[in-house]
Amino acid sequence: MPHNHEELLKHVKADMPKDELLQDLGDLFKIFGDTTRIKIMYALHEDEMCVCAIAELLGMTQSAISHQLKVLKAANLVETRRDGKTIYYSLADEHVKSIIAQGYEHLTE
Amino acid sequence: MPHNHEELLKHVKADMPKDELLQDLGDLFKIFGDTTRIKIMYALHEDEMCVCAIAELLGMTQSAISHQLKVLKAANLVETRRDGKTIYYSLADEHVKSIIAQGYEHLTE
DNA sequence: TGAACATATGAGCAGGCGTTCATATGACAA
DNA sequence: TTGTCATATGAACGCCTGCTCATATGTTCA
Repeated sequence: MPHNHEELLKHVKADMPKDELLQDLGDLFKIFGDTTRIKIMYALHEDEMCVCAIAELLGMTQSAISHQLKVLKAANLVETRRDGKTIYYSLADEHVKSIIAQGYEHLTE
Repeated sequence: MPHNHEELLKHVKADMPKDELLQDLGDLFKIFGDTTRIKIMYALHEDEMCVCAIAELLGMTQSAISHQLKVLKAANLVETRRDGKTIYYSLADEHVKSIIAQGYEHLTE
């Protein structure tokens, strides 16, 4: 017979968060899973920046950057401030920094 | 004229990690960006588990789980131990836990 | 060795995602 | 209001990725 893990499964299952939360976690990290967005977040690490500055920094279209910023904002990872025609983006909280920092450590050890 | 950010860009550019590292960071988080893999890592949070136990826990094919474990292992996120026919998987380091924990906090605040 | 079990692997397909292109919205200045 | 600049949005296309199915590898026991 195939082997048995009833007890273990019962135990682990009890401690698993709900599917919805796990799905949300996956969706959150999916946002970190793109080089362009990582670069944007890294760029905002120290200072707020306007859209066209980010586009110039990354050598990409304003449109592409704007689309990505929308994704980041929808996930509450960045926030905005308007000054005249210009909209400045900055990181919304410290989790962004610490998540990236943890990833960085994992890679460089 | 379009507006100017020479100084800012020079400054930010100087502090940006190399493209290769940023790419690796993206690739790493891409691995966290899938519900199945998140579930696997969460399951291994407390205890090592064999492949078929994980498959049973998640209600998925042994094949699918095995493919995902290969991805996780290639990224040094999990490690293995053999005992007879069975191979037990466990988390490879603490970064996995802290990355997930940071994501969790971001979602639940 | 041969059978049974645990896990790994390869090919193929469907859905998701990031970019581009064209265009729209919104704000300021004249 | 009209023109210009900064940003946002929608549609479409190509690529990537995760699952499935079939099969292979590897281990134990009789």
